[in-house]
Amino acid sequence: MGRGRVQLKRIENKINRQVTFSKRRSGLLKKAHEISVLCDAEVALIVFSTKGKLFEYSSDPCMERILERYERYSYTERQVDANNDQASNENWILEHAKLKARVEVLQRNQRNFMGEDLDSLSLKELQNLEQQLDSALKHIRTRKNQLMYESISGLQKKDKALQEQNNILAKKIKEKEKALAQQEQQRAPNGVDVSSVLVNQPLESLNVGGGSGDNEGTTTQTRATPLLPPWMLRPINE
Amino acid sequence: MGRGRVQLKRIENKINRQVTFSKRRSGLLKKAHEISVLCDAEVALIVFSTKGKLFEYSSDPCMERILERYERYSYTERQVDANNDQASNENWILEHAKLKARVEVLQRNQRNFMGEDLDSLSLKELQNLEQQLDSALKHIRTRKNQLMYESISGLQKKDKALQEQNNILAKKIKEKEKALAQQEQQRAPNGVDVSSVLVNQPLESLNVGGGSGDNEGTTTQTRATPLLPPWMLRPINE
DNA sequence: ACCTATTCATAAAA
DNA sequence: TTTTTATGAATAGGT
Repeated sequence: MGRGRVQLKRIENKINRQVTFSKRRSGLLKKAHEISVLCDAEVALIVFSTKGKLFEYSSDPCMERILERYERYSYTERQVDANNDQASNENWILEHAKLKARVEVLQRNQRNFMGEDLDSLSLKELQNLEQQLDSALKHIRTRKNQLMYESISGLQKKDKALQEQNNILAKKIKEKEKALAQQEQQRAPNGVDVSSVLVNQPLESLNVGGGSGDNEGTTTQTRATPLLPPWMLRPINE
Repeated sequence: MGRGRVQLKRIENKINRQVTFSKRRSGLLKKAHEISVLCDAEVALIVFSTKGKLFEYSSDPCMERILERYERYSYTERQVDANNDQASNENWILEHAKLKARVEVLQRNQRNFMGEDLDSLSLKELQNLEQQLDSALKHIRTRKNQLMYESISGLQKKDKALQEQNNILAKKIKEKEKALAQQEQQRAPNGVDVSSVLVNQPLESLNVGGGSGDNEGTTTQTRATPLLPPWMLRPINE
């Protein structure tokens, strides 16, 4: 080619390399085009320069078509991958459908458990459902009563402790009153009577505060009296 | 090129075309390799012959790398597609997770409805559940009783119809007996008595056959007597 | 597949 | 970059 032979190695001179690239690139594209026309071949040529610029030739109006043909032709490996992907996808679709079906069954069950949509059930299914709910109710009431009993005995304990504390406090107050009375008898009388305030405060807090959480509805029934409320008298497993 | 110029058009002579293809193809591959080495470029060359045979050159050990670089470089369109795919995939994953969560909630509910796993419920939740089940049981029993009543009245109707039929048949048989007796009195006596067979058959089938499906347990109670069974005497909405 | 006359491609210089 | 020019490379057609 031209003046002097050329060794097949990277051209170190940057300018020369760039010039050669430009010339040879156009030559290559031209020859690619020629062979595609002369020999009725399908050609795809992609060239990236050192700097990353793209040059391409495609005998087809659409380069992708040729590249896809290439993929199809050369890499069975890729096809296998694609197949696996597809398979796992399909498995997923299947699992998704299963989940959906499961949700529907569960929803239907739930409605039945709530006494809805009963028209589609047969007599036998209704009987089973009734039995199931009956037994469930027993469990639930047992558990409820257990919780309530625990709550009550807790409250009773606290009640007792507070009453004792109350008594102690009352005693102390009486003693203080005595001491004060004695002092006042010794000196001049002093206008403020503290005793009523001190006695009333702890008595109030005994029934209002001190609850530990989930006691709605029960606190009103468990006053200071250490008696069981009327609903505790029913048999536990009614 | 060689002896005589060449027009840039498809070579019609098959042999010539094949030869030219072979020569130019190797030339093209060679030049592709040269430019990649001399100019430090990345080159991908794909050639399909007319017959569909593939020839390729890649400056990289892996052709796919260059093709991927090409896809990245040239087609943003594809990237958008890929992004969409990924997005829809992620949506799918999300929906899948939601479905799974829903299944778990429903399963937990179902267990609660069956009186299981009650330890995690608060007193208030237990009360709600109890109320729910109580009301559900009422609905279920109402529906069950309705079904049973329908079944019973249906059976009673059938019962009545069959008994009437029976009576009619019995009458007919009596008439036949009379006729036979008269004939036998006129001629010689004949040994076989058909009447008992004819009378017993329809009476048997009255209680055994004729049922229309879901009547287990009730058929035994609804014999031929048109009385209500004992469990019908309880209030409907117990 | 090889030969060879010719045309082409292109390195170096401008 | 493109053009010019001198030269080697590519190759059409024949063998």
